[in-house]
Amino acid sequence: MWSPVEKTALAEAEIEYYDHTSTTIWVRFPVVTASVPALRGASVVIWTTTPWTMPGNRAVAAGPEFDYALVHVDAVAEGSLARVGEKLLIALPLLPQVVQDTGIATHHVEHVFKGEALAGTILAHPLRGRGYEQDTPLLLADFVTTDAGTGFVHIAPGHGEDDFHLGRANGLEVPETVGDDGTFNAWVPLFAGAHVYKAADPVCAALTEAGALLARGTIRHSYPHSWRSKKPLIFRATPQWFIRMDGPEHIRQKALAAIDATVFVPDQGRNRIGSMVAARPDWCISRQRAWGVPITIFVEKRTGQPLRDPAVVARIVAAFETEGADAWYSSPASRFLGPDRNPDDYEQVMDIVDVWFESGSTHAFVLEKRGLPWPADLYLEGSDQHRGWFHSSLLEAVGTRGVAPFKAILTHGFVMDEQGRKMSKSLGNVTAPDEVANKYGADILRLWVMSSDTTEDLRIGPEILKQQAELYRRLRNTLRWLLGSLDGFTEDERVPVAEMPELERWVLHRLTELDAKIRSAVESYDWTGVYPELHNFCAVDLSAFYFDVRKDAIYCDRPDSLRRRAARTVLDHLHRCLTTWLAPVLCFTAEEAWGARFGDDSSVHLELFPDLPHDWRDDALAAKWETIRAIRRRITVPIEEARAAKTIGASLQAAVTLKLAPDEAELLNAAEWAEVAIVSAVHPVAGGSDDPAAIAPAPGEKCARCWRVLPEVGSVAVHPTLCLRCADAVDSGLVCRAVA
RNA sequence: GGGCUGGUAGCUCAGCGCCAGAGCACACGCUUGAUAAGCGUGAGGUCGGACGGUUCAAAUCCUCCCCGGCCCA
Repeated sequence: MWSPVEKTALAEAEIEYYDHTSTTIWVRFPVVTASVPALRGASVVIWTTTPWTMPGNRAVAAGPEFDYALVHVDAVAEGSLARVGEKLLIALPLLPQVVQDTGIATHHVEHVFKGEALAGTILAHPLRGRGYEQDTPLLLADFVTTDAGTGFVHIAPGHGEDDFHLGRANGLEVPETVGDDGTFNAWVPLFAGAHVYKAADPVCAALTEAGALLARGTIRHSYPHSWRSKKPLIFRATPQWFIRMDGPEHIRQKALAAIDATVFVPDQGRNRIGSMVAARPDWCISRQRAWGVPITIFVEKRTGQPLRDPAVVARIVAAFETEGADAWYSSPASRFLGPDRNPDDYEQVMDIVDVWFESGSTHAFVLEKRGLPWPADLYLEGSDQHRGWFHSSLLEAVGTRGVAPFKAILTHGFVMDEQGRKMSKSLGNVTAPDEVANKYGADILRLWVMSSDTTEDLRIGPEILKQQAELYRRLRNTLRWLLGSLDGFTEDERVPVAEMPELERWVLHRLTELDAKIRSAVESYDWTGVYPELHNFCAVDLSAFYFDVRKDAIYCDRPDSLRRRAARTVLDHLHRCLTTWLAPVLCFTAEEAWGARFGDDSSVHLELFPDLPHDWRDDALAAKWETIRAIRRRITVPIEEARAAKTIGASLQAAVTLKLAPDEAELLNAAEWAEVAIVSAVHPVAGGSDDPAAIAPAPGEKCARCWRVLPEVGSVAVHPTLCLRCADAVDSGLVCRAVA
């Protein structure tokens, strides 16, 4: 679309639609050569809302499937421009409306033809004899409709996209009837110098004089306007610069091969950009704007060919490097053409380059000039850039270097509201990032991203953010408990893996599984589900199981006990892994948790992900502990029933009779089952693998220190409220005691 | 209108031919030595719609429709 006011082409985004009143005309195109004899002496009737496009007419189009009526006019209303006795061709479905609009009082249909039967008919331009002598072929086109008009579309190849393509397909010329300012060019017969906005009257006058005008009216319809001047636009074909896709350079073919060689995250991107490249037309890289990067071409006036002279190019480059691209406008052409060429022989192109062309050139100066490897490892953007940056970068790199400028492309979706709808002020569903950061903190915002499937559209809103805040709390509390339980931990306390209890080795195994997931995500760029899994690990494996089980050892064992030291060694590994793994997302939280142990002079953001020893991995152990946790549920469920029956309260008040199938009997001993189930006693007995455990109140007294209910409590005389383990711990002198 | 793409519990997501899953939220209970915390148990879905097709078997494959998204027209 072209704005005669600003004298520039406009992009789709710069067009606004308003109601506009246009002059409509019905025009006769006399048949010169008929495809069927009955058409002799008849006229084809077209209807258009743009009378000013008549000088640019070069064809008339009909729909191949429609029925067209050859109408004999028998009588006309007063003032009608129709003539009694004339024969007109009009689409049958539209005939009643056309008859009414043109004031034909009575008529009869002599013949009905299929549109395809009309092909080959040659018409005369309505202004033949007045400078419009060319033939007007009647062509068939799928875009013709019978929604309005006459069923015949007047084709001006310079003033409509369908018109242009139909014209090209049929070898029609594309006359440039209208100039930049919206006036007819000097060569245009009858109308030279007239402005297209004021052309309706002269065009109608000329048509009337020629006897071609059948009727005239007005229509109010939605019409494109410039966003800046609010003035109506016109469709105008103008010469442009293109990069051809299928020339000897084989850009399309090479681009498709480059797409095959690229990694796409997600892989659907390959499909998307692939089908675009396969179907796209030649790339129009020129724009007519007052401001922008110039297309630095001189066209030789004599031949119409672009000048290809390395010396000229070198002068242009030298000028631009020191003065910038404005040198193109501020310097005389002779500066670039050099002493051997006459500036009068050349036309300097003043078009600017499409901004997408500029975006596509980034790889050329961002990578090599900074000593970075080419091609880039990754291009990352929203999915809209399949047609934007990815696309232009691909075509330019393929054109200049034969391959894509990237090894991989990662795309993410768009951020929607909680219903998956686009955010808009009018809907009031906008969530702004800075508001999230202010209310919840930037860590939450990042956590939300990592909890979402970024390959698709993301959703955000109050409820979703609230949930993220909950997830965050669990992560933060996990770190906080680790820090408290690791207080005073030193290297002397560390226990080698081989000496650790199975439970500790199981945790280390779990770390190797998570480590593998994270390293895989780093390699593949696919982080979907990684942080939810970390959260799951913290909530289910650590908080609800490992931490809960080991609180007894951490809080109550002698500090020099192997069990407690092993647990604290594992907590140390957990702290290092979790802080570094969380650091890219929970930047502030992870840094805080790191600094709490290693001082504020250090930073988790300077750490690498820990390298975990291969021998931590133990799949057999993992399987065994999966089984143990399943059996554990045979205890927790009946405990809940005992609670409901008021038999017990806390699980440590329970003594459990656990029925184990033969293959389950060797998994753990009685003390270990009690430890894992966090009860005071477990009595394993033979049974089936579906049998729930029996729950009874544990006999004995509650140890004041560890809360286990044991018969032995009170058996050490100096510690009447303690169990044996706690009495020993206190007597060891290694634990804190209240100051007397 | 076209290309690409999605629609599974309140929420975020897994499953992608063979008994509907996880975490969170929710309910109830326990705990009070992670406490603006912790533990346990439970309820919750006709997998967008089609008394549509293929199959011994479909959330999973095919067709049509509805709703949403990005890019074009």
